[in-house]
Amino acid sequence: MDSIDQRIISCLMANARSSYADIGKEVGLSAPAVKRRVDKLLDTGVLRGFTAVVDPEQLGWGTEAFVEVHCRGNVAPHDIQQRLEPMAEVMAAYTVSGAADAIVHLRAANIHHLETALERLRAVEIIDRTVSTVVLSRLLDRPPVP
Amino acid sequence: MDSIDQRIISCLMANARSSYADIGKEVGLSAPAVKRRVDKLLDTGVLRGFTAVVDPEQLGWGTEAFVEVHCRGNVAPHDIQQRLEPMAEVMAAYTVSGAADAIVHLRAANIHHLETALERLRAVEIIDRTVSTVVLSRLLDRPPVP
DNA sequence: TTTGAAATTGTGGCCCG
DNA sequence: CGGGCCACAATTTCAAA
Repeated sequence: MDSIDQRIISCLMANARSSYADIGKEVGLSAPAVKRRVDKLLDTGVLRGFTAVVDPEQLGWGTEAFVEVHCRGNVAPHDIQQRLEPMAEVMAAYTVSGAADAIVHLRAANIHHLETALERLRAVEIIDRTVSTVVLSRLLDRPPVP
Repeated sequence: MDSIDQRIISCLMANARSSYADIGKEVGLSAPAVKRRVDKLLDTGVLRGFTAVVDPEQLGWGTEAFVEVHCRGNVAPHDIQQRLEPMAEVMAAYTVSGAADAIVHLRAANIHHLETALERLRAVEIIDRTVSTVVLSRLLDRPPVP
């Protein structure tokens, strides 16, 4: 994991479908050498995979919200995870410091869809109450790591 | 933009480096047909591009926080965006409903780095005060759209 | 959309520093 | 061990049908 690996990762984050030869030109290595490094990065888990970046609006998933989740009593993180896993609207979830037990990032097709998702979220037994904040506009959205 | 396009997008989100032939096998099309559809999806902006999914921990960006930003007086979203843009630690930012003007998703190398990033954030003129919530663990992190 | 041919790319083997 | 070079298989990417 040296600076060449970092530059390879940068290239792949900019365009995950670029050829090994092109990446090699950028970082000063041959195509096979780049492939071997990428394989190793995938193997060690530094690179988890490659994905397409889509425009949620155009796919009809334009409504987002952040939801503070407050649980009843003490709940293990893994417990919360298992309850959230089956909900397609849950994009991400985190345990956090502060009053809330978790923050859930929801995405839905519209406000109505968001409402039903929130209802289902609140119906989860271990969840006591929720405080939701609807996203009005997306100011910035960067790829995971520079 | 039909159901085949959606399935192509799903395939690419699962693995952005899979070959057009493989995608074609999944959705029942030939490789060139898939390529033409992907090109069109890129052209119309439904697909924005392809990127690598990295493990932030292993790259040394393991500390995250959500920050509620409260501004002085009335501020245009575009104004906030321009102030946040130069900060590398800002992963995403949204204008939201509720008391806060915006929610900023920060990512830093460690707590100390996060602190300095927060200081810089609070130093922005238009920002009155911030309420930050540090992420303890990541329960779930799904690719953008199912 | 499919086909087929030419150019490009992926991938494993092999040797070298 | 990691990189370059080579060769063959696979894939991309055109053309035309």
